[in-house]
Amino acid sequence: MADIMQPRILTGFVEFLPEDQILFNQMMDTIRRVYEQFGFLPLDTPTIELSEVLLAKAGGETEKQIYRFRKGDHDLSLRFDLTVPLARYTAQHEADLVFPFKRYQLGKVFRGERPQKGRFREFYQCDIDIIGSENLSLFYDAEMPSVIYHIFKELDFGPFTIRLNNRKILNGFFRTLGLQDQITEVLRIIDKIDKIGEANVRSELTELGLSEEAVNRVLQLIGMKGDTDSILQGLEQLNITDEVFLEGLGEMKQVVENMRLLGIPDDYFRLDLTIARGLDYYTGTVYETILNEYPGLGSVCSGGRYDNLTGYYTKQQMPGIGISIGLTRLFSQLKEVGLVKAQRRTLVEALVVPLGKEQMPQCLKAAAALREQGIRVDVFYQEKGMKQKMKYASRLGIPYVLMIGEEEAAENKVALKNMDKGEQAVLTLEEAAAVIRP
RNA sequence: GUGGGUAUGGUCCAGUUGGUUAGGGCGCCAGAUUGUGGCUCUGGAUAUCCUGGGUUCGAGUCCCAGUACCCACCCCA
Repeated sequence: MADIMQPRILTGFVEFLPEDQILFNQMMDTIRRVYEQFGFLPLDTPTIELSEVLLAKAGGETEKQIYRFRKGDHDLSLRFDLTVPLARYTAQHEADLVFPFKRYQLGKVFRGERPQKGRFREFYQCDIDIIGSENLSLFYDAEMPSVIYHIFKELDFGPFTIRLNNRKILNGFFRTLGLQDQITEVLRIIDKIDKIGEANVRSELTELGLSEEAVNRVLQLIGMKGDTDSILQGLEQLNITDEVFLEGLGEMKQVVENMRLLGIPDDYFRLDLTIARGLDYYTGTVYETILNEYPGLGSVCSGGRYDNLTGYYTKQQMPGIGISIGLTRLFSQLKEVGLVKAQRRTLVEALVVPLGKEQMPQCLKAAAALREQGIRVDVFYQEKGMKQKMKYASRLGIPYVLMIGEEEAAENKVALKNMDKGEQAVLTLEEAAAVIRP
C-alpha cells in the first residue's frame, strides 16, 4: 500500500467539529440578525485583492503580517481586515451607494503573524461601519454601543461593559502638555495599563522622555474613576481650554446622553480614559467591550470613529465609524472558559428509520411530509442492524426516532421514540409531527 | 522579530537509576442482544516512540543538531 499523507492543517488556522460549528454559526446568526435590525446592509468583498490597493496606507506591522504572493504578473494579498476593503469599495462605488452607507460584513481575514492562544492566522471578523459623505452625525457614535448592547445581551454571556473614550480628549490633553509629537507612543503605553499596571506605565512614559510633571498629569487623567457623570464633571473641572479637548468632551457628553436615550443601562457602559486602541486611524469616539466576569479575555468588541478612511482611494472626505467582533477568537476563548459548550452534534430533529427495507417507500414519504412542515429530518438509508440505526441517532443526539415496520405500515402509523426519555408510542404521522415540533 | 516549553497508536497520557514482547483511558471494529441507542461485559485492530547523528553490550529514556507544535513578548481580533 502506498504511503499515507499525514492529514493536517496549517498552524494558526482553525476548523471545528460539527457540534462546535453549530454553536459558532448560531453566534454568527445572532450577530447578523442584530446588524440587520439596525439597518446595516450586507457586503462581501473578495478575500484576495491587489497588493497596491490593500497596502495603500499600510505601515510597518500590517506590511509584515500580510499574506502576499505573486500569481502571473499580479502582486496579490489576502485581506488582513475588512475595513480597508470597505474603504476601497466605498470609493469605487461611491456613485451608486446611498449615504450614510451602513454596511455589515462577516468574513475571514488573514494575518501571517505568530499564532498563540486566541490568536489565529485566519479568523472571522464581524464588522459594521457607517460611512458618511462629507460628514457623519454624532448620533451614530451612540448607535454603535447600542448595537453592541443588543448583541451581547442576546448572546447571553453574562454582564458586560462597553468602555468608551474619545481620542480628541486625549489628543487635546496631550497637546496642552506639549506631547503632540509622541501621541502615538503615549497612547500605546497607556492602552496597556490594565495589563502591565500603573508603575510600568510610569516607567515606560519616563523612558519615552516625558517629564515627571507630564507623567503625573497623564496618570491623573487616565486614572479618573467613578460613574459616568462624575468623570464628565471631573474632565470639566480640569479647566483645560484646548479646543480639541473641549470638542472631545462635548462629543462625549452628547454620546452618553444619546446612549441613554437608546436604552443602554448605565451599568453596561463606562467612560474609561485609558482606552486608546492601537490603531492610529481613530480620531473620535473609541470603544472596547469586556465581559465583566472574564476580564482576562480582553476586548470582545471594539472600534471607533475615523475622519477619513477613504483618503487613499478618493478625494471625497468620508468620515466613518465602525466596530468589529473577532468571532474566531471570541468563540475559542468562550469555549476555553466554558461559557459555550457543545450540546448536540446535529441539527436534525427526527431520524426516520425503516425497520426493514420493505418500509423504505413509507419512510421516504414520511420524511418528505415532515420536511414540508419545516422539521429537520434525516433518513437512515444504510442497510444495517437495528442497533446501528439507533446508535446513529444516539451518537448524533437526534431527539426523536421515527420508525416504520411491518405493523406500523399496515396500520398507516409510525412508532415515535423520544431518545432522551426512552419512551416510545405508536402514532399517526400528524400526531408524531406535533410531538416533534409542538 | 525575541524568549521559554513540549514531541510515545486516531486522541489524551504513563513509561522507574538506560535492560528483554512499549502500557492505560477515551475513541474505533466485532460479539453478548438480527424490532431499539446510552450503561455493562468479552474479544480485536492500530506505534518508523518527531527526524538525523552520537554515547553504550543495550536508548522511548542520556548527549548534539534539525524540524514541528504550544506558550509568552511585540502587535492585534
